Amino acid sequence: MPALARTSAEAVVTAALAIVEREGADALSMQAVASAVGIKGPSLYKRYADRELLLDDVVRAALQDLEEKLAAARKKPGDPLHAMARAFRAYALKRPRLYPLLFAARREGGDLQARRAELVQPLLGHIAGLVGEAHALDGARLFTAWLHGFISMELGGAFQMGGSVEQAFEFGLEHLVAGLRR
Amino acid sequence: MPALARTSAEAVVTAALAIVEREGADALSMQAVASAVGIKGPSLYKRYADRELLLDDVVRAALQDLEEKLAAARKKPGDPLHAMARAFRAYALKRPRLYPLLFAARREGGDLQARRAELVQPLLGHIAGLVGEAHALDGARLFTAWLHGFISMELGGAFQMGGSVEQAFEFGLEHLVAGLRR
DNA sequence: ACCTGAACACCGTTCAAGT
DNA sequence: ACCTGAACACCGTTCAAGT
Repeated sequence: MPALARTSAEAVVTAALAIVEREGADALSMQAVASAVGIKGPSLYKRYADRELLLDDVVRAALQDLEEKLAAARKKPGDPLHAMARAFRAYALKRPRLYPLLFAARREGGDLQARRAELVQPLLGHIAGLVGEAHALDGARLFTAWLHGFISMELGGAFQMGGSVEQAFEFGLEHLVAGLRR
Repeated sequence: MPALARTSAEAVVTAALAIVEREGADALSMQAVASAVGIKGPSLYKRYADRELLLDDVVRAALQDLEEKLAAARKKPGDPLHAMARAFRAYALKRPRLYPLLFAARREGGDLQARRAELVQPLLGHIAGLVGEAHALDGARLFTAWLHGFISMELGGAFQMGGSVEQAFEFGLEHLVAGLRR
């Protein structure tokens, strides 16, 4: 006797993503997600063995979304590295509760780590073009560390000493791109 | 009728810090901290209005510790900026569960934000000496964003594409110091 | 196959009561 | 002044029972 699925895998992830974006990861209880899609908490365990796996799916969906934003930015006229960095930051600033999860250390084992790497792949190509193949990986790590660090600190409220944060971002971006090109 | 304090403020923070270092912030329950100092969970509410305030004290203690490490590194022979960056990373790598809390966004209001700023202050002085007063703040934000970002990504397991992470750190450090000096 | 209610262990937090 | 036991609301998770 097959039973009606009262909700879909997609609806669950969408609801979970919305909760994290609006209220942060702490608010992501199994109850909250379940009731957002019209079922009860325990029913979610038919789809996810535990809460962490549901959170993994939220991160996966967010990475997918971000990847598309980066791909679009890359195609615009102008330097793609600048465009991608700005798109990356814009994505994070619009989702301040979600972004910190994307690169946080959590339980591992799965494809998440690989997906994160794929996200950075296009950046790496452009950086190799600037700094040369020999230092492409070092250069990419310099660039992505700065980008992720800047955004993390900005979201964490670490830039409190005055001055324009916008200008500091552009300063760093110019400095790094110019410095890697030689 | 004054009563014996069965534990001290210092013992509580020390126990809490140890739990976070060993098992991570998730394991920091009021019960766990209380029983580590020989009292019961509810008694902790005489000292902290809630768990977040206890966690604030853990972060405060860690920042103090890190600040001392940075001050020591600064006095060593050789370039102080290199020494401080390496000491910063070494501190984080020894306490992978603790470090992510130090600059994470949490409930605000208190002196924590100011303490974080103080931590970066000595870096700022040296960077002003390299890049000039006009761009000291931008330069400091470039440098600290890279440093924090690199460590966060390293702890998060983001550097999975092979190559030496050690070498990538030194590459970034050389690149930034050399780039800021001109 | 999917969903539910009931149950368990564990939290953070409050509070009246003890010393 | 500090500590405790009991209680409350809330969680993640399991499981037998329903359709």
